[in-house]
Amino acid sequence: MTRKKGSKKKRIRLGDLQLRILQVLWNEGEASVEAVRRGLGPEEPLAYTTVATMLQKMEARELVARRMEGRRGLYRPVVASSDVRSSMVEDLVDRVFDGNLEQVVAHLLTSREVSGDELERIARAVAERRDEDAPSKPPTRKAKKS
Amino acid sequence: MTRKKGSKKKRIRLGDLQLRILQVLWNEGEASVEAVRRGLGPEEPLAYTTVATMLQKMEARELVARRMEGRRGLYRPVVASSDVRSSMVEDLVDRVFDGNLEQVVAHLLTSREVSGDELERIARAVAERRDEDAPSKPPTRKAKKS
DNA sequence: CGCCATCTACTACCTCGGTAATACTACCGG
DNA sequence: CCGGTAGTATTACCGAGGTAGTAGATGGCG
Repeated sequence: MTRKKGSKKKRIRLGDLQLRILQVLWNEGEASVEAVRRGLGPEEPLAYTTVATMLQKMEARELVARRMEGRRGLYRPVVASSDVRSSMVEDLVDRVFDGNLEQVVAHLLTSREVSGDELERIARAVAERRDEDAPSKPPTRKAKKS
Repeated sequence: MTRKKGSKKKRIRLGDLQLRILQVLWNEGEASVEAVRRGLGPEEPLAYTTVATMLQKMEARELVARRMEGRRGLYRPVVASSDVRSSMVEDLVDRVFDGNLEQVVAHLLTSREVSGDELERIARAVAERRDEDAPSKPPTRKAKKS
């Protein structure tokens, strides 16, 4: 049912458990309820049914898909980790920083422990990105995505 | 004072409305329910009581404080915007990126429209931060915190 | 063959954010 | 003095995330 999924980029907002479940699924590729449950870690394991219920809800929301193998269901992620990440990052940037990218980065850098190493890599990433953009694009204000 | 990070700040997770209310309060300093309501913007204004209720809930959670002036209550933010921002950023970084700073930045840079201008400023911010830390710290690989 | 282990389905319930109606109260202008 | 207005308090309700119990189906094995 439903529409042609594809470029419909709607914001995904996930709770803790849903996120952790997706992480397991992104790692394993496909997993049974039990496997997901174990993948969630040994600390205070959730009830089997809790995981099962959550997976059902997530299937309904089309975050994961299920394939039956015999009487056992195997779940598979439908959303890509990068999409979820983008979604949640954008959400935060908009909600908390009113879309201001640099403020976010500034915050990241000042409010958290950052090793020199990390700083290096971050600097490099920024530089790379800049080199990518700079030659072809004059520094015009806020161009729509090309 | 920058390093004064030791305080036991618990993660603050706020919904949309709560965040918007706090933003108004951070701007105005102290505001009545009506003022907050207006500060929320003219688009589809919320019912007075909605804002009042939310403020009450937020007072209960000690996100804001109330001072009575006559029979009118004036609300004031108790949490600092920087704390909320840190909180929510850290939350995201941990939840979604497993604490990996550079991945966040990388994501920020690739998944969003970033003007060359912004890129510049970001680069500068990173550089500054690096200069701040560098003198005292050898560029040895620093295992990621935690 | 019959019973237990395993799975899925269904249902319930709690908390929180959000939204608001209703009810009560105090003040102010005529 | 009295009613409207502005303010607070109380209560309700919805949806989503999360947690789990119970019921029902089924497959394996002694």
